[in-house]
Amino acid sequence: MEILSDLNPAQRTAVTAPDGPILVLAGPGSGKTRVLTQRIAYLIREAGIEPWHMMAVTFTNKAAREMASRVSLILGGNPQGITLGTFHATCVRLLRRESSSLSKYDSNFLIFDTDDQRRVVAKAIADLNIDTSRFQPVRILNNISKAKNEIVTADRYSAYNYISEVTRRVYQRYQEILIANNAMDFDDLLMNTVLLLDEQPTILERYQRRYEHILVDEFQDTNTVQYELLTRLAAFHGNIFVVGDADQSIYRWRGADFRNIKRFQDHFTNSQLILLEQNYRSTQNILDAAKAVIRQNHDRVDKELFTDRTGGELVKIIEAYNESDEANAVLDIITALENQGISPGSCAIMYRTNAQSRVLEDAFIRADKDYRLVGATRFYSRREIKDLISYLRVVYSSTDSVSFARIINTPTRGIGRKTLDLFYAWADQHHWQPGEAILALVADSDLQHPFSARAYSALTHFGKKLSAWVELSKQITVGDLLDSILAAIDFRTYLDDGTEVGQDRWANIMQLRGVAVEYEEHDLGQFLEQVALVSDVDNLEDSADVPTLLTLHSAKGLEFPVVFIIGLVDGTLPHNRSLSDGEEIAEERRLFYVGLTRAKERVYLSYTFRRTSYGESEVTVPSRFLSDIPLDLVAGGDVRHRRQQTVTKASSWDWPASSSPRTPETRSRPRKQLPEPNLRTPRTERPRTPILTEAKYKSGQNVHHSKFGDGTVIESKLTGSDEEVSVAFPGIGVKKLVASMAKLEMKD
DNA sequence: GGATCTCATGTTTTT
DNA sequence: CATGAGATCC
Repeated sequence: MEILSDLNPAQRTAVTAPDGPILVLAGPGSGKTRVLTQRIAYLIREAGIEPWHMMAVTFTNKAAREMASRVSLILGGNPQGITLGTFHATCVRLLRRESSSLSKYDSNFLIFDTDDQRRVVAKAIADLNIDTSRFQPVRILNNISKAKNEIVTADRYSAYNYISEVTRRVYQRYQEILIANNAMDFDDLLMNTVLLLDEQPTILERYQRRYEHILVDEFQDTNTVQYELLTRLAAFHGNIFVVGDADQSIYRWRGADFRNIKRFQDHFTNSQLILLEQNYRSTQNILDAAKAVIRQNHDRVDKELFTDRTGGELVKIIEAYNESDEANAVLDIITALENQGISPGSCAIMYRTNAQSRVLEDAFIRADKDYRLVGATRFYSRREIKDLISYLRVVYSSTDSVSFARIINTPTRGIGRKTLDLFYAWADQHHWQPGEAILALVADSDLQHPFSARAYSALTHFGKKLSAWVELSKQITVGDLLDSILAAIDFRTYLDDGTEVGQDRWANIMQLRGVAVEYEEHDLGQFLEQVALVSDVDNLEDSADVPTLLTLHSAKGLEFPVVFIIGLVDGTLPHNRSLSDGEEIAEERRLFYVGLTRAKERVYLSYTFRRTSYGESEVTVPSRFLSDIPLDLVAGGDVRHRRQQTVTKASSWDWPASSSPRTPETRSRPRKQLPEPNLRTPRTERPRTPILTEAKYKSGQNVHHSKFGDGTVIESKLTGSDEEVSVAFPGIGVKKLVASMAKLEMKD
């Protein structure tokens, strides 16, 4: 049976597992996506299950797409009727189909994204006259989101202190606003689905009977609502097949709880456990390093990951003085690898925070090298994109007050604060949402209103346009509607102010237009739903052979022959914010683990002696995670000593050459009540590691390099325990080489 | 109503 | 340092 060929015994057991609850714990690179897709194919083809009776859920659109395409590849066609998609998309479909049973929404409800949510919270806070100076609105939003993840509705939310009392009130108002807008936020999509199933036993039963098999990817990332949704749906047939890895759980801060794995086992007492422990991705050395790191986390079930790719390159540790040296070192290595025939496109540079990409980008730009940056500002959250989408949303749904507020005076059209206040108050009197009000104003010229002639003219001018678009939207495609709006508001003139930024903005609009034009066959509502639920315009461009820059979070699920993880410094990885909490440090370690296990062939880990944070240079300590890796797997020095040393003799790393004398006026504001860093002197003074005090290479020295041939040293500078040698190779040029890595031979 | 200044803030981000 | 939100000024 070809579905089962090429599977190892454990994978085969999983794919062909009998009915009942199945828990597959899949280590990194163990072929979990493969198992999921083969399982679907197996169920359809061998077990004779109708695709219509199956549900497969993922967290990302990308994963869903990949699963769908792989299944159809095996089966030689798309399985018709299968429910396959993200949790959110699946819930939206269900909610729309059952919208007649939703008491507070109609089937055209909109989906509010994070940005919209912020605005709604701000509105709620304003409505309630709450003083925001005492806390950040986002914190309240966070609390609301957490509540929804726990299926706690506004009226069941109970307050136990000041902030939660504020949250309770804002939550209540927030929900009223959403309902008035006929909109759900991301969390609502999940929570309302579970609530609906709980309130409507017949609907629940219908879906329970329908889904004979439920399959779940990345189960460790489920939160409470998602878990509850799954257990409800699986209650009748009990065939729930979940795949996950607690060690790769890195979204705790978003409500994900890998304890759901344990919960699953406790709930489905008859569940079968299958371990996928063979890693097909990394070399033995890399895998061993990663295992040593993750083993430092407590309260976990150890998996015995193994690979038959014995040996391999050692994990290389790179020391750099500061971030730009670090970036240059990375670039140098990439160049060196390229000279060895390893393409730049096989390299990925990973970091903890997005801000770290900047220094890298600078280095790439200065070296005139291309790179690909993953993430950063998401396409659909760019201001101009959201503005334009807000136009579409108001056209589609005149109850959307959030979008209305966004566009009513963008581009400016003489409707200012005073006019707006009056307008909102007037709309409120009539129990209209602003969009409805402005349409009413132009629909009936005899309508009583309190506006001055000037305000009335400005309002109706816009209202007439809006009303025309609403009519148009029923007749023409989304693309044409978009063009019509762009022309009517002269968006290009507004955006493209001649600066580069302005041109980029307009280019983004054109990109959105391109997406819209492709949706010709769909209606506006479907288009808006896509835009809301699709994370980003497919970050394709896999073609370019250039290094990828990405955060450790966004690296999950990917793999690269060469992986750099930079900024391995306490405070960055693990991040400052996590240092006080063991659970959070454990998550940071998992993050590091995820990064390490992305690598197939080579891993480079780098740290700096100093870093600049918030404009101030400070001494740093090599990450505690570095010392988790056994020395025999590492090339590039014993970090343990360095950690000790840096802690005890932090100031000894001050480099007179680079650190400019601190003058009083460059001193930054005093640190807030941050606790003093816990830098206690170790009880036993460790012997100092020999620090290189003298350069091994001197200017004028003739050397030989395996790739570049013979050359002459121009200069050599010390970088702690290593030295960086600049060598001129005739006919090639000047190369900066790290002495311990370059394997230079002394000539003469 | 719009431009300009000041001050606080500073992780990660599947949908 | 760099960015964004709110206040203030024109």
